[in-house]
Amino acid sequence: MLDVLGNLERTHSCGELREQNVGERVVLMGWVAKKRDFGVFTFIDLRDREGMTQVVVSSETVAEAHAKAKSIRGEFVIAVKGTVVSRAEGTQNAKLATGDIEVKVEELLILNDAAVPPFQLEVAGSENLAAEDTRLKYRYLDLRRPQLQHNIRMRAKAVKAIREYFDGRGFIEIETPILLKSTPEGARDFIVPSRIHTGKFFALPQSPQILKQITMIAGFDKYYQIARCFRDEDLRADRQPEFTQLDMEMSFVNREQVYREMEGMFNHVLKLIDVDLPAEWTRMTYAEAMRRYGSDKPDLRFGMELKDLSESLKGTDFAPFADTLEKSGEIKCIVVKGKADYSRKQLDELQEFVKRYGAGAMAWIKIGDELTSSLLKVLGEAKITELAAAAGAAKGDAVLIVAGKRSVVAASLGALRNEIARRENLIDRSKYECLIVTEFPMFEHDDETDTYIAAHHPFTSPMDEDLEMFKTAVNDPSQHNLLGKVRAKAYDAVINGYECAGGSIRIHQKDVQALNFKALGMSPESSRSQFGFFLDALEYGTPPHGGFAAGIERTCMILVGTENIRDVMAFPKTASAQDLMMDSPGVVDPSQLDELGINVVDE
RNA sequence: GGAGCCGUAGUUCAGUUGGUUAGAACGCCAGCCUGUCACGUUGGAGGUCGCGGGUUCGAGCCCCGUCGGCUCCGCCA
Repeated sequence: MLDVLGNLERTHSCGELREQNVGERVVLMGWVAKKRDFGVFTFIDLRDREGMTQVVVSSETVAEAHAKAKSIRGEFVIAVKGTVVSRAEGTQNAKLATGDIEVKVEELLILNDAAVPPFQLEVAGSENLAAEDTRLKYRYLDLRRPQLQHNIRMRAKAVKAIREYFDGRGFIEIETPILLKSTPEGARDFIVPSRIHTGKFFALPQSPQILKQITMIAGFDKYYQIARCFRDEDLRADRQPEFTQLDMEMSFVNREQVYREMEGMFNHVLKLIDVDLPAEWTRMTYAEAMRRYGSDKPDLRFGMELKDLSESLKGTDFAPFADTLEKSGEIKCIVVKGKADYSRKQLDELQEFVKRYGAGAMAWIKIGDELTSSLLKVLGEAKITELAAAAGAAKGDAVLIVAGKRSVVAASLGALRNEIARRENLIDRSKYECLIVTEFPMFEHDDETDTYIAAHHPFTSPMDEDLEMFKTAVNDPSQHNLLGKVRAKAYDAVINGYECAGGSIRIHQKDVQALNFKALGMSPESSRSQFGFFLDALEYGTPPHGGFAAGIERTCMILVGTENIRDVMAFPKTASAQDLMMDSPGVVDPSQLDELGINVVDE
């Protein structure tokens, strides 16, 4: 028989009692984390969100409570009334914040029993943790673990800090609709059928992009929102179909003014974990980031920059390299310090790794006691020595070389750089390295359709310096591929190799916007049918404006030091976009479909 | 859409060349135990080896398919 709570009130949490509370009569409530039964007395570790306290029930002093304690098990919900007592010398527990005291129980109430948990919440190491699918099915149990409690609370603090920051800077929080209209660009939309307008659909926002620009046109000057976003694309370790963004926009500003807000916001948030970021972050152009790191979001916590070997290999008759150079590709490398002892097997693994990014092969040079290289036979020892010198490698180092299309070389060596840093433990986990990557390209070439698509989104402003080139590229068909050279006023904030925020200065003049739609191959008619309301809005006095959006989850991942986005979301989905606890998505009642005029066709 | 790794007791794992009764630890159940905090101790219960098919005298192990989890590529303006 369970006890009733009645009028009993907690006096303290399970994490706060200390030596100075000794002698106080207290009431604690929580979950039984562990029970240790010694026959005549029983220890219980009582847990709540604030921590753990040991309570003792003795059969000699409180026979009734002790009898009840016999029947409890892990995750039972209990209340104890008792006195805080100091623990005898030698019986304190240094691992517990409350370990100098314990509560001597006078009365014990079993507020609820609990089934035996499907997995153990308290395990020695993370490697003994139950498989993630089991924990996702019983998410409410997994969330009881102190680590996840901490993560979710850190997320709440981060969101609060963000609101503090923007509120303090005069920004106005404005909510935008979740039900809006599908637009064809970008990610796949999640769509929602309309009952009232049978056959028509709303779309969930991929981001509030257009609406936040309209808040600028509407004269709010500084807008922000903690906005839920939805993208029906495949998941990754750092990507979920629904996620949360800090979305902000401001009027009458240049790029530097937006950078200041990005810096200011992240600097404020990182204080939560006592990290002081520089007031002004490093700026690096996209071109430089790609050249030096092979990535538009380089992790600057370690070096190992990419080195170009193309110059040294000019005129080589080794066919793969000669072909690459002829097709204006690149031959680049990274130097791995002290890894001349890489085994053949390890090098093969690394080659397999870069092949995932489209590299045809990975050549290597090892400067051990002897100079060895996969290229020794084809290039000769003199050339290999020259290459090693050009790469800046010293005795004891390994040089890993990839040749091919520029984009492939960057992707594969950029990824290899991160992979080696991870494998060789080159990353100082106490470091936080941030930068702003600037001047992203305006367009990306789509090889499949041989067209240019917006690299950021179709409302991004080109760089003033590139405006003439942009006009030429759009208006002169023979100059069309100049589009690939046009730079945008687009930027990303990068912390520790994670893209934490991105944004741009927007186009505020309708003729430039029209030019951009034309560049993207959209006729005036199709742009009007998709964005007509927005083009109308641009007609009525749009201020220059720009902003950014920051990933809340990615920011929280940095705050709690995890590489798994599910660790910072209360109710995440699996890699196949299912919720194992609710078992969603699920089928709906046929009557619901009838009402919406929807037929489900079997595959 | 593609690739890799994984799937054995409630949980984490082991399981030899394919061999007869599938093990360990934790958890669970029943005892014992006056200072534990990974308590100790005695005993016990607990298995559709993800699922389906195949090869074989015989399959946890080999083969094919399939489902699920994780990670990556494509995708994510």
